[in-house]
Amino acid sequence: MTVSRAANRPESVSVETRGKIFDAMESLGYKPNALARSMRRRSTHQIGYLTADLTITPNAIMAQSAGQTFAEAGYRQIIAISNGQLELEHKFLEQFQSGIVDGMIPMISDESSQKTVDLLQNCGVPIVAIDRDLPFTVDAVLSDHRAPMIKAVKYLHDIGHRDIALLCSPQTMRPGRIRSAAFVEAAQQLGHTDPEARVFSMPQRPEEAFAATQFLLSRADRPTALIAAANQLTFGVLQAIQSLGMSIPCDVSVIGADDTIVSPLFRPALTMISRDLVEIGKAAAGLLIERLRQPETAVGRILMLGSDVVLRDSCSSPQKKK
Amino acid sequence: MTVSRAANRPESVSVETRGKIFDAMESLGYKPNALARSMRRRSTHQIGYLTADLTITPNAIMAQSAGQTFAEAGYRQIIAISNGQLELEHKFLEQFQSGIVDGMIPMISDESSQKTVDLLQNCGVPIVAIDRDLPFTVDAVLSDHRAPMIKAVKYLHDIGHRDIALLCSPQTMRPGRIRSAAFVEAAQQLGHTDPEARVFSMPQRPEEAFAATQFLLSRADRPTALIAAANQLTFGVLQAIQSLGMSIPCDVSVIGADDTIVSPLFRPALTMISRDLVEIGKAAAGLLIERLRQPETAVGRILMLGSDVVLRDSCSSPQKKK
DNA sequence: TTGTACGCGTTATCAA
DNA sequence: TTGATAACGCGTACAA
Repeated sequence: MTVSRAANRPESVSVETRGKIFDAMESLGYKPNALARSMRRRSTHQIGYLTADLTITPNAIMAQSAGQTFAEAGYRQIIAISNGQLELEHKFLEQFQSGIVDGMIPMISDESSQKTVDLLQNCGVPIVAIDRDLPFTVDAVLSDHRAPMIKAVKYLHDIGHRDIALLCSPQTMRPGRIRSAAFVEAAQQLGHTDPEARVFSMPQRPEEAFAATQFLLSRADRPTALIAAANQLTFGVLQAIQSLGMSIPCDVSVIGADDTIVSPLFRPALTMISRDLVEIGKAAAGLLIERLRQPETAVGRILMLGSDVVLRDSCSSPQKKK
Repeated sequence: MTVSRAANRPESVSVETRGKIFDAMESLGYKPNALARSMRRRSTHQIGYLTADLTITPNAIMAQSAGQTFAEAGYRQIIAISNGQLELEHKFLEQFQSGIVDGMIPMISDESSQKTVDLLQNCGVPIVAIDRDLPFTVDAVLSDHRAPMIKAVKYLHDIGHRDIALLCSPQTMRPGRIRSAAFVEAAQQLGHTDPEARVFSMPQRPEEAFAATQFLLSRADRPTALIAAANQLTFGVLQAIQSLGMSIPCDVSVIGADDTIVSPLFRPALTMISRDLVEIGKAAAGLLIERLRQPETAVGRILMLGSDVVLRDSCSSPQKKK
């Protein structure tokens, strides 16, 4: 009908007819069916966003920021939560392949899964990676995890620490890999003993960090400082230190990661590795929107965003052990 | 084609043909188009979830829990973030009306907006409200905010407080209304002076609570205890108290709301009004799924879930003022 | 057990 | 400027 024209290019319909059409749409409560429209246009204006866990505030910040950017550009965001489970992740990625999304931002939880990689590579829509290394050319927004980790280690070294432990997310994801490599590199350069043995990778859950910290701090040769290189690990470390009746920074210095509103509210206020999470989400969404508008752009654009260490009160010189 | 049959009711296709079809699907990488299927079936298996802000952890917990329940039942969740802006909210609700969702969970941010109410009432799909009162019959999952508020006020009264202030979310939403009413009721019954004058409603942002707390605690006749009846308000209260160089609970007692993993990590550990947010999300999704499966069920099912006060260390008897 | 025809609600194309 | 027709890819109904 002429209705379609009126809705999409009003200027191509006579004022008179247009008026009648709008009146009728109003009185009938007519809404164009988005499905039929998408089918015809071969575009749903939906974006798939896969993440492990939205209750991890930094993840929520990135997702929300991306979602806002998409909304402003006329796209809807579908958030799929994998809970870190590989099978769920595959299920969602397969769903995204059935034509319901125009693009994807997949924050996968295991870069080493061949099936995940295959699903992404053959998904048929543009994707933008956030902080993930994929074995094929993609657009990506990456955080510089190396510089702040080196800075953190140096800072602890400068105030006297020689025995620092790192708790970080799994080696199957970029942040864990880069952060642990940078940690080892920096500690070695500063002459610390066997830093590799002081790296502990674990899923990003407080319980994991709780157990690891209890174990580490119960030993006679316990480290004098802990770096918790993920948001939820930071909470687990704090829990464990409190459960042991130890205090920060007297008994142990702590540096956390992924600063949010609560970090400065802890006593002592937490020194954190911090990055602009809103900017990351926005940048990723921006890259994807650009590509959807100009599909010819060469794939492989990489945006590297900086991050830094915010000094507060959770680190001090190590005390002599009793 | 016979392909459709093979995909949907494999038993109605001969084993031989079925095999050929599956082989072909495999080798061609064929995926049924979800759009066409939805159009034909008149159901997208998508659910719209509207919320104000996912970076508020309690909101994220509810949304995630609902999303998981939906995923298990074969539904996809579309999360729309309104940022508390009425226009955005309307925009999203209108989008949801164009046939892209089979149902909705709209956590609207202003129950008094006639336009919002109209959009919900005429949206054409089942909805389930979470903690919102709507002026028409709907299925809803509600929290009991009255009992825990009364308990909190009594608790503070029992340890000696006679001047308690309440910071709560706006009166245009159920939690703010119920909590402030319960607060006034309890304080009056206990003989406190003019409790209405001690209720402060504000948008759920830390800055708002920060300003209000600074104002309240700078006065000579400052309250001896604060109840922050929303997650982000709690953080603002803590910021303000720290900025004033006061300490909890010596200078002022504090009760927060919507317990999350961080509450016990603060020093002192925070006494909180707490509810099972996972259960809320799950219950809401469950109600909606039930209705989608059995559309004939009478509308107006109400699930009232309890909540409680978790006592920790942020309250003590008020000190004599200097 | 398998194939054919049609319709879901749009929009693109072409003709009037 | 407007109307008619076909097509998007699937599922239903019916025929073969």
